[in-house]
Order: sequence, then structure tokens, then C-alpha cells
Amino acid sequence: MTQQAHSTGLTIAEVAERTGLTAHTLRYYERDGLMLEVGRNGAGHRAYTERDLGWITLITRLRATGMPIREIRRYAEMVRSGGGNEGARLDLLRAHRDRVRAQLEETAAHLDAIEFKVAYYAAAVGETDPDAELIAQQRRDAPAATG
Amino acid sequence: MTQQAHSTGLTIAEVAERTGLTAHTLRYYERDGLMLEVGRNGAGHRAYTERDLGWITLITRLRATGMPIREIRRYAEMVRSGGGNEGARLDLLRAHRDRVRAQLEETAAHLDAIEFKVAYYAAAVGETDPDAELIAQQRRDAPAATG
DNA sequence: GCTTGACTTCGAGTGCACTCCAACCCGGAC
DNA sequence: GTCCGGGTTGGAGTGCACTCGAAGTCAAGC
Repeated sequence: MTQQAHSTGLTIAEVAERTGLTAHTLRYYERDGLMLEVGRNGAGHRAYTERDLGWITLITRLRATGMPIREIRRYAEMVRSGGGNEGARLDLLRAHRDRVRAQLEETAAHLDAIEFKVAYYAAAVGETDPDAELIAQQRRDAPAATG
Repeated sequence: MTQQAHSTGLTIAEVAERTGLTAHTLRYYERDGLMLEVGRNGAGHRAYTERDLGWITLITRLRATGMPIREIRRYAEMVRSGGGNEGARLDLLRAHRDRVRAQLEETAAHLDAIEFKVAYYAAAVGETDPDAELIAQQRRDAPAATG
């Protein structure tokens, strides 16, 4: 087979290609309850829809921002169970959003310290760091004297 | 012992308290080659210096931004081996900085999509999201119709 | 001098998220 | 009609970063 399932949906290889996930991971997500009822074609092969693609994009974002598998599963269960629990979904997403906001700020602070360290070493090596002007002011910790 | 090691340095419990790491993790980091020769007191107990504290702060930042243990070990080895390899340290730090910058942008993009989703559900539930004005414009993916 | 509690080492165990394997099936090309 | 590529399942294995347990040491308090 080369890819005949187009009228019925995308193959797992095509979805892997488009999402950047492996076929292994796509099957694992489904087994673990993260997906929304993926259909099968006549041969028993998975036939993904555009809606599935959108869902995979969403859960990939949630994973990439640190949401654990089991929480994505909880969310998927709510979506699969149909309407009526939008409030609960909203609570879950808001909690995650807050965590991501905090994580973003923390990472920005760490990045600042790392930039400072880079500028220190660039100066030590006698090289002018191309980004030196971005980090002109002093930072408190990550003391350069420690390595 | 309650804490007599002050003239000779900080105990592992004190360092755990100040850094937010556990004593287990501090020992693990040392065993795994992430530390810079932590001294011992008469009883064979670890006696951390202020320099050690600064170093722990740094490696905590590196870990929190996703640097793997084995790369921190490489960096620690360079620092332990003394001067002369500042160029290599700089390369390592710059590579990490670039990854963190990319990661920060990616996370910001994901956060945008999640904010949009939250606004969608807030509207669906009939609640006005307090942050709705922050995300007024349309976003492409994470289609609300998918859950 | 015995208990107590914080430390020590070494090694094993845990949780998470994949990642891979073996055995099998199916449809199309030769 | 057989071969091949790409799918299927269930279950086992991997890598990472801790995390814990067992057995022992040491110094201070009673």
C-alpha cells in the first residue's frame, strides 16, 4: 500500500510526518486515552481526520508546555464525554495557563542569568559578545567567579 | 549534631533548605560529577562554601532550562580542570542559551494558543474571562471546535 | 556508656514518557 | 501465488533524573 486511504482519512505515517510525532507515539497516545476515538479503514488501519490533526496539535502544545500525560488524559476524557463539563475543562486549562505563565517568567529570569554568564566568558576570552549590549546591567547571582 | 560546622561551612541540610533541592539530590549531583570538590569536616560530613552555593544556583538554572545532567557534568569537568578552556565553556553556554531562547519563543507561542482556548471556553460557559482583552486577535490553530 | 539524630556510602527502586520488539494481517505489484 | 511494505496488537525495554533504603559512623546529651 502506498497511500490509498485519503477519502477515508490520513494514515498514521502521514500524521507522524505532519505532526512531528512518531507512529509509535501516536499509538501510545491512543492506547493511553489521550485521543478522541480514532477511526479505522477497511483494513483495520487508523484513518485520522482533520479534527484529529487539530486535537493532536493541541495536546502537543500541552505536552510541550509540561502538562503530564495523565492530565491530558483527564482533559480528553472530558471532551470525549461530550458537552456539559465546559466549566471543568476551563478550570483545567486556566490552571495550566497559569503554570505556563509562571514557567515562562522563570525561564526568562534563568535566561537573563545565562546571558550574563555568556557575556562574562566572552569578556574573559577577549571576544566581544555580539549580544553584550542586551545585557548591560548587573545581575545578582550566577556569580562569574564560580565558573 | 545540630549545626556546628559553621566555621567550616554549611551542612547538607542547610544547603538543601537554601537551594530547594533535597539532600538526596545534592549527594546525587556530587556522585554524578556535577559539583566542584565539596569539602568535608572532621566527621566526614560535607561542608559547603558560599562558592558551592553559587555553583548550585547556576546548575539549578541550567537544569531548570532543560540542560541534561551529562552536559552539566561536561561543564563541571571543564571548570574543575582549571583555566585554559574558557573558549569551550563559552561554546557550551552559548549553545544552551540559544536553545533556551528558542524554547522561550516556542513556549510563548503555545501559551498564546492556550490563552485563546481559555477565552473560547470562558465565552462558551458564558463567563467573561478577565484576560479576554489580552488575546483579542484570532489565532490559527488549536481550533476550539476540537475540544 | 548508651541513645539519638544527622550525617555517611552504596546500591536498588521509582515514575515518566516514550520506544521498541515479536508476531501477525492485508492489499497491491510482479 | 508469493513477496513486500506498511500497517495492527500486546507487552517488554530504555533513558533520564531523581528518590529511597540499609547499614554504618560520629558527636552531643542524659
